[in-house]
Amino acid sequence: MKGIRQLADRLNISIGTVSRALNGRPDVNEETRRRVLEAAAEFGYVPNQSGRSLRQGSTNAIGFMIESGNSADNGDNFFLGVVDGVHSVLSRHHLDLVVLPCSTEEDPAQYVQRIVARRLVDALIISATHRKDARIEFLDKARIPFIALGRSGTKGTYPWLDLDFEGVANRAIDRLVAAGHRRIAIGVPSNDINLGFVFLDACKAGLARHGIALDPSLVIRAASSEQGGYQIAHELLALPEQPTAVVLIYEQMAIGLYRRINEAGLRVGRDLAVIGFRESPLSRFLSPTLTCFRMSLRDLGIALGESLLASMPAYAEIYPQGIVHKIWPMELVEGESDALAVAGR
Amino acid sequence: MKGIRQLADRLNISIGTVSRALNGRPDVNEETRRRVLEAAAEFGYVPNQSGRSLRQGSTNAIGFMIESGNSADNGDNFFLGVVDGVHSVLSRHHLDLVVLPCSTEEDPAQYVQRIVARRLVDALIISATHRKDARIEFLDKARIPFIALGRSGTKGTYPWLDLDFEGVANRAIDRLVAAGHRRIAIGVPSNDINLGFVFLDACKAGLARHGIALDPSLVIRAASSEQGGYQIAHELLALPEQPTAVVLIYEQMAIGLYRRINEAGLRVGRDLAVIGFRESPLSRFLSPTLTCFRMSLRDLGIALGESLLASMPAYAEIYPQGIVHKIWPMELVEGESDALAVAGR
DNA sequence: CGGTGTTCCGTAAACGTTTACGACGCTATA
DNA sequence: TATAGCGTCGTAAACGTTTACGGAACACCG
Repeated sequence: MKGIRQLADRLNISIGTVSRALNGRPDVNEETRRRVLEAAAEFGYVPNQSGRSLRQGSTNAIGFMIESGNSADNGDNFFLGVVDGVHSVLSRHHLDLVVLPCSTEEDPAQYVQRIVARRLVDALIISATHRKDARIEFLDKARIPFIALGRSGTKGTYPWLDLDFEGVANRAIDRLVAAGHRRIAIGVPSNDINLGFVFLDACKAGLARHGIALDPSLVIRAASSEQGGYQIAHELLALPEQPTAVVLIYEQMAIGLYRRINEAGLRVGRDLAVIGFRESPLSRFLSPTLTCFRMSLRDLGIALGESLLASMPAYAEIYPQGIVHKIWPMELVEGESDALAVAGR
Repeated sequence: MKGIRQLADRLNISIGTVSRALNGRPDVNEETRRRVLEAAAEFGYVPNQSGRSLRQGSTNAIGFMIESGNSADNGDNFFLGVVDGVHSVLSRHHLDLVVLPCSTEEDPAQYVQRIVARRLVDALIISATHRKDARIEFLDKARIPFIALGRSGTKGTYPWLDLDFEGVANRAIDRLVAAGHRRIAIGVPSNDINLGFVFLDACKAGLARHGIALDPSLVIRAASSEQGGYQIAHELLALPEQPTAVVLIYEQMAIGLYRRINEAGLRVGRDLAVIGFRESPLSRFLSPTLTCFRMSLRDLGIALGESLLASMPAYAEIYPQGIVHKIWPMELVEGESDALAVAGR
């Protein structure tokens, strides 16, 4: 209907010139360019993306693959916050952001392959990286620019951004040890999301610095949900020698854990110290309020977007950092759930 | 690299036959089709979406436009839940879902125009409809299939899905009136999102059924955030004749409202009855727990996706409902924030 | 055996862009 | 004046599909 052809006819010039004018090519008279831009605005012409993509082999779109399905129901707004930041970076460069939800039923690696083969996007952001992540192997081999939100055990030269699990683990452990705790349990996810292993290792290292060896029976694997937290508390209570403190990787776990502790007639912060990982809107409404760690999701998204662009040859001169491996810092939010009163025991 | 050309050469047949075989056309020998499908799978061939879109003028993608930026920071997981449901419907029909975040700085109508002109998607889901929504006018006129999540004052024959504001308002008002309340305040958004007006009208009608006229000074407009809730409480406390109950359109408002009420030395549920709108993970952790209304975000998303497809000619035989206007029911969740004890006053 | 229909496949023209290439007119220089 | 260079523009070929059209091969029927 409204193609470059019609616009060119209307101006009595060739489509080549129109295209050059619109794309800011130097070999076009400035007066002509002005006329073209004016007519395009008035005519409401916007280049058809399919034609454009077909010709130049790139789509001007970046994909952000998120796992939908499991996280939505427990109030996890993590992705939406990050998406916002990424979007703000990309829009500066006239890039579209398309969020690609991958349902839990579908194999993430196959999904990525399909997306790439169809040339839906020029580059990808993947999240929820696994210990061994087939998506990374594929993208690395196919030479598709991408960045991982979350480290992975899969080796390669790809860029990634990850949360400061080491920093969080160290501060959490230091805090608990300083309060006199020795038997500290760790609640990690039961699937093979990589962050669980990273965090567990970091906690181990944190304990080791204080000369404490982590008792394997104190590592509880559970679903990253309220139910998972309930289960963690349940298993801990059943232990012959109970811990005095627990560190949880997902804040949603805290809800169920609190509930189970209450059911046992005990109280978090008095009978069991709890430290959560990421702050959520809930943290300060739990009773007692949850000690956890804070970050700006939007800023994380911005860093993520910029780091991805930095790894793309086409943006090398704007973001000259190249391949980036970045650890995102988090800030302690003191709550009452690990009150020092516990130390006395 | 891996085009239909290469696949055809490899099989020693023409690209036309390959295309027909892959697209399930009847005029191809079944044995040939089998060979093609097999070779495509082995070769890893997937049709290039740009070429395909260009040729047939449609992209096999549905856009879901969400407003990012403001809602992300207060734990609103509304969109992610809905996206999940929509995605599950679309993937059944081999349609891609692309989430298009529109930053608050950008004009939503212009954003929609750009997306449509570039032919990025075949159809659109728009949300956060305004009283007078330029996007709807544009899409209706341009004859782009779309569905609105939320009614709008803008007339037209477009399909929409909306929450049951009338049902919620009636039940909330009935409950409060039954408990003896007469001065009932309403907290609505200060922008021109249409749901604010719909909800306010519904509350007015609900009150009218009990012979109560809504005092205009009891309608407080504020931001849909914790700060907005704080402001609502602040303004209510400053009123010469204070209300005994308040109904809030956004659950995030409850947080700030609780805070301001506490600061005044009063207590929600005793000195002021509060009913929220949509249940959030927070609702049951507020103290007192918030009375509000529940729904399944995923099911809402499924209905949304199916209703959109029903309005698209290409899917008329699968979803024969046609243009749908649907009200999504919500279920009361009793909390303590509107405890009947308030009635005594 | 001619005619008609069916089944299957190849050919080539689109779809809307971008861009390499060459052409044209003009100016400056030798 | 001839020539080179520069600025500007038109021409046409791609990009990877889908699909209308026609043709070949074959079967069937009168």
